[in-house]
Amino acid sequence: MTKADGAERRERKSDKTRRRILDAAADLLNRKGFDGTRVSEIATLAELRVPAVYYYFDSREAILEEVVNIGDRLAHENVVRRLKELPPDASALDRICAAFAAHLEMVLTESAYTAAAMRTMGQLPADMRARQLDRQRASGRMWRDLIQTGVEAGEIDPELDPRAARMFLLGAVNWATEWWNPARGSLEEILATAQRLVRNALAGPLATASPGTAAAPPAALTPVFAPPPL
Amino acid sequence: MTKADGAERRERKSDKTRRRILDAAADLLNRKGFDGTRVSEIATLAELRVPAVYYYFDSREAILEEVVNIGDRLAHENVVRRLKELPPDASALDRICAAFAAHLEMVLTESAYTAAAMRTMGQLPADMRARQLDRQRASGRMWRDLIQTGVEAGEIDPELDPRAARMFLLGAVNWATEWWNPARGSLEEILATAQRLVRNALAGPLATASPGTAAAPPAALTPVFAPPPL
DNA sequence: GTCTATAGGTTGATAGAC
DNA sequence: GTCTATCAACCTATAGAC
Repeated sequence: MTKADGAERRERKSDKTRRRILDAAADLLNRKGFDGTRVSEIATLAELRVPAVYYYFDSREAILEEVVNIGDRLAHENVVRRLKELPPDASALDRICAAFAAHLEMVLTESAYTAAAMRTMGQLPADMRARQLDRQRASGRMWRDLIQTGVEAGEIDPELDPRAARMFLLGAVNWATEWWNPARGSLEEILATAQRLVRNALAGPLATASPGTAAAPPAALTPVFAPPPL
Repeated sequence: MTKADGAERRERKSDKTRRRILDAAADLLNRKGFDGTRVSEIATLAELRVPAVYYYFDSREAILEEVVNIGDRLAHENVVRRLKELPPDASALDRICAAFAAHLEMVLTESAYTAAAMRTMGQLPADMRARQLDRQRASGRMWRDLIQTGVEAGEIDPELDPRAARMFLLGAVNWATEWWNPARGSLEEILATAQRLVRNALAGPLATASPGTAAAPPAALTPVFAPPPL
């Protein structure tokens, strides 16, 4: 335990404040959109005055970009982790369903950051949007490969355009924040419906009608995982 | 031809200006979101100064609410019109696919108003949102009935929750404005993919594998229809 | 690290001339 | 109908005390 170690572990107080600011910004991004998110409101939610916010961040845009950046990263890491948890004999469609379910869970209940990143995409200023697209490259490749593997395994309706199908389904889950109400149905229920829908949509007429095999939801939906460090 | 008739037909000059304002607002709503849409920018796009805008509308919110209102109405009327054009022997799934395709076409190329209405839903102030939900009641009933008819006809995977399936698929098409690029694929192509995806998703294992029947895209996609009067 | 006070710009909206 | 001129309110951001 060197002195450096101790210092690294104990710069917690200011990190907590910084995190409160980001939490507030993520919440507001979801409710008000990019242009509607005001620094003064962030400060109020974080129980601070405006100048304290500027002690931690250079500008309003710097706060919002960090929220979006974290949200994208959390979404990607979570999908990767869930895919690793699958049994090695999982089919390509099993893996695709698990990935969409992981993403949906993130958007709906796990991370306001991810929900904010998805909902504000179209509103970001040009330079921020360019940097986001740059960072999302690995994520985009992952989704493309997931589908491509399914196509090559013959598990996916060959009449579908893979890119359009992928984007439509990602849109379906990203949009869910607009209408999902936990009071109307549990998270488990909506994840099950989403997986069934994704499996049907991609398999198409290739789906076997025998119940309990291809149509059964895959991969146990274990409750929640520890929130990864920001 | 009474004097009233003449007057009604010729109050065009101011109607055209009013329409330019609404067009500008719809465009900005899509690009900047609800809170990001500024009256000064609406005025510039409409080639006016700000006070001229206030000659036509009582407030900024009145402009934006009218855009959303028109967008919702156009989407609903267009789906209804397309459903009427279907042959009487169209299956429930045929009707559902045609409805989603009509909605998607509206969002992507026909109406910036509809795209704006869909994208800003979650950002509207509480009172505006309440009035919108009130106006959307007929539209919501239409979509619910379309799916319900398919369930009762045995054409839809009984393991799907009808409401969640409907909302996921509407989300998929509403989100398409975020990623669709006409340079990467024609409107006809994306409409075909969307219909294939919707049909697969809802039919599930019930889909027959015989090509050209249940899996074939339904209802000719006639190019474009005359823009309805605002 | 957090505050009070404030600078400088933009916004929604109106008054009143033409 | 459309404009110039203007207002109060609010915004992002900073200076400087503690």
